[in-house]
Amino acid sequence: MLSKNRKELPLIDDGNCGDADGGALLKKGPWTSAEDAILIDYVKKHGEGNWNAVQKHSGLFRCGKSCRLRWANHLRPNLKKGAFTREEEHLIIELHAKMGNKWARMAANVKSSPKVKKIQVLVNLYPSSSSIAHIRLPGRTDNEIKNYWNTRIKRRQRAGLPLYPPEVCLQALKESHRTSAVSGGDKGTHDILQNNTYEIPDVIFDSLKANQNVLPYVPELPDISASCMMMKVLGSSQYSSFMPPAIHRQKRLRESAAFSPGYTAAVKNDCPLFEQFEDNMFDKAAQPFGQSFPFEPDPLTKKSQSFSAFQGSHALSHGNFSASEPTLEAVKLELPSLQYPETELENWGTLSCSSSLLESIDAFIQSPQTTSGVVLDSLSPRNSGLLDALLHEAKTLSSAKNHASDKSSNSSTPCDIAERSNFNTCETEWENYGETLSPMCHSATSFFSESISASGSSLDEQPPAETSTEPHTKSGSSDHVLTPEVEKEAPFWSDGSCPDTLLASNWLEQGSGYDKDHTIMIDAIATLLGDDLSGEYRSMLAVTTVSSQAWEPSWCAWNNMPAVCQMSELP
DNA sequence: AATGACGGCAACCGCTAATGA
DNA sequence: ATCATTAGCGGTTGCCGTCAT
Repeated sequence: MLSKNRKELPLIDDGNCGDADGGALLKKGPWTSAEDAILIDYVKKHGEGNWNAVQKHSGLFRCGKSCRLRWANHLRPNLKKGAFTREEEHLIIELHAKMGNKWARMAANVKSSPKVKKIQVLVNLYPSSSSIAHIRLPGRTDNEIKNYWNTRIKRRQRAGLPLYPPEVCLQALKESHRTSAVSGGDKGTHDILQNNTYEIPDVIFDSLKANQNVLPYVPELPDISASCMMMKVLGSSQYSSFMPPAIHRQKRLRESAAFSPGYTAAVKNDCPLFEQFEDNMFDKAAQPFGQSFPFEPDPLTKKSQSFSAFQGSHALSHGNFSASEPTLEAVKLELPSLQYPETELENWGTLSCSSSLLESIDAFIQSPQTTSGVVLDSLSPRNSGLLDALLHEAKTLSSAKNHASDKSSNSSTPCDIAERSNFNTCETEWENYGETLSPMCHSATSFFSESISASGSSLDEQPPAETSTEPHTKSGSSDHVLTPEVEKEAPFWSDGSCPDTLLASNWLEQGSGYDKDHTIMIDAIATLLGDDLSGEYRSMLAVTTVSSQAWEPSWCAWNNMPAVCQMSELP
């Protein structure tokens, strides 16, 4: 009855939609074909924009917002209708891992500011960046993508699956770790997210990587937000809940299998553990998460150990996000549509991270310090959660490498506390740095160790890290000059053990053509921009080419860059 | 066959950034 | 520099069809 009435008597706008006609009642609700025809006719005559004028000129009793939305989502040409293809599904997942809930950017329908268009011109002129065009999901609307994603979240949540597939998790974390070595600690992830600054470095250096293949290491600021987002979502009690409410196992299985079968198959092929993960999931789902998941791995079998590490990302999420409130708040901000119950937050700390560890982390965050002669002032994380702390940790490790600082002997640090915590996982050379470098090092160390183990087994067929304090693979790999090939084939976190500054340094010293091209690009920027951007970009780009040590400030400067760079919008 | 749950989708809402006067 | 207007984004809501019970 209600729907019939609604159809026959469409809702009338109460004025929220503009009331452009000074009190005229505007229609709400579903559009009719007649209204569509009117709108199409109007756009044909007057073009897009000035949507509030539609009502005046066409007699359509719809507010401007409604018209714009109808046109953008349904009537405009080149819209791609129908179900998402497998490729598009992949792309959405990847893009969301990188961008978060930036639906419009995924759909590539954002407009550019004048400044950004200058950059676009530059990009157009700079041949090596010709592939900058990041066509995201052409023909798809932000609404479509958003709906798809939200549906996917619900589905995966119900299925008890992690929001992001393992490979995406690992990739994002890997890139996040890379990023951590080049992004300043005083530039928090929130800034990055809020400034929408990921586009420029992303597209520019992706293109450089793709075209010239001269970048053994390509810093990608967006991946801060990537991992941040991923961890946030995974870390939220809602999305990482492995206790789906009152849903039959059979249905969960059906749904998990139904979700993008091709994708699931692909993931299984690439990451066999994913299958095991799924298999085990529902057998374990009946147990309380904090106790049964992560599952107790059999330390003697590579498979299960790697699986343990594989879920390390999840354990990380659970354990870490109980560490500080700011992060929790950030989670709220970034959550797509679904909120987690506030009351569950207090339980996070019990999931996989001991309170002592959390306290040590919080204490560290609140009182950054210098250790081993490594000045951490510029690296000190803001009190914005464990991600910053992890970034800080990674930076510290990098600095430690460069400074070859002396290790202090078995001082009692929060690492000791952490050592007694639940993070009693395999130890690697990370710990050797961590012992003296950061009070929270051990948590990060443990996490990285788990990640190493994860990649080693699941992705790169590397033997799992030994449960010993004996230094191994890290020092070896870090001493090598990492060519792109070497880095690519290296175990997951081995590149992390080799500080990015070293990578950059090696790469510059090898005389790659990048510095030369970079200079050209700087000149082009200065010529083209000719305004306040010029100096800013010049300085940050220039400093990037001069010294590997300057990666951090230079890349932090990207935070001030405009948001979008899309060749698709170029004339 | 009836009912309820769920998924998918379209549309709306509130807020903010961009733009122009 | 300030203010008003417009455009756009992300989150939310509600309708409707489908499916399971």
